[in-house]
Amino acid sequence: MTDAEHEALIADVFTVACASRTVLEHVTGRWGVLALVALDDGVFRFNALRRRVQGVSEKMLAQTLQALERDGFVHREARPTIPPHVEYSLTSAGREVAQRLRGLIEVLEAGVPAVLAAQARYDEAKTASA
Amino acid sequence: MTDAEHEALIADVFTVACASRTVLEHVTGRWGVLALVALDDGVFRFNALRRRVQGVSEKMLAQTLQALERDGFVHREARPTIPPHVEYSLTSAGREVAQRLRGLIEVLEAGVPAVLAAQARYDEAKTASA
DNA sequence: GCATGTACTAACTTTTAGAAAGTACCAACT
DNA sequence: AGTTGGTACTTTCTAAAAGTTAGTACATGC
Repeated sequence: MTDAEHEALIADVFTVACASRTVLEHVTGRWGVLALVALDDGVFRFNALRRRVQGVSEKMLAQTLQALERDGFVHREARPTIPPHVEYSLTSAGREVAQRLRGLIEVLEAGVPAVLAAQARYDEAKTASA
Repeated sequence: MTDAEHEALIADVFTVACASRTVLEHVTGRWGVLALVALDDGVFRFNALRRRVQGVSEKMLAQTLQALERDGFVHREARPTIPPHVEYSLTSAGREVAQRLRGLIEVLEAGVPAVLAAQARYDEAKTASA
């Protein structure tokens, strides 16, 4: 085992070269969160998922799904038909993570009015002092 | 109320222009997560936080903290002394979010060995087929 | 036969993140 | 007296990431 490999096993997100940080970035990345939470609702095909996660480009969705599949959170099942038919779903690890993300999002969505109010206060204080 | 403002109040992260998505990006952004979880351990000064969150640049930490302060998750207390003395801490809203993030990170850190194994399997399957 | 849908990939452009240096001031050391 | 170091940032510039657009290789419906 090399030093780098050994370092990677000490799971501490605050450490620069830790593997957990890479995983965290895949999971909490802009599209990672949305893809995982969307897939928590069931099995989706590529374009159905793209319609669900509004605003994601084809490139980014493909990239995000590939990273999550490689990390073992997403299962990709392709039928070699023409036109291609690919189904994406969550693995058990993916479901565990997705449920935590869903909880986070619920808290955040409930807090949106408070955030909007906080932003208004902050901006007003800024413009008043400037 | 404009249409855009009304849209922003319908809290649904899957919608493009939703305010909750902006908040989600601040909270789950690369440095947002780490800053919030670090601050969940107590009060930190700017450079202490920077040492804690390894790899963050001064610019990004300042930017991240400003966004989180504006959203009402972080409290900034500055004493107008020279040299400047600024203390960052979490608000109650920030603590709620930070605790959920901490839970997520614990799951992710525990899953690191499984992720590494999944990545190895994925890469092997790829190189075998290529 | 031409548009549409499938699941992508590749090239190109724009946006964002990161690295490095600057700011303004003081305290201690040389 | 001048250099070094520390505070909390901001500014500038470059490198990396994200987004946009077009292309692939078919098949089905109009």
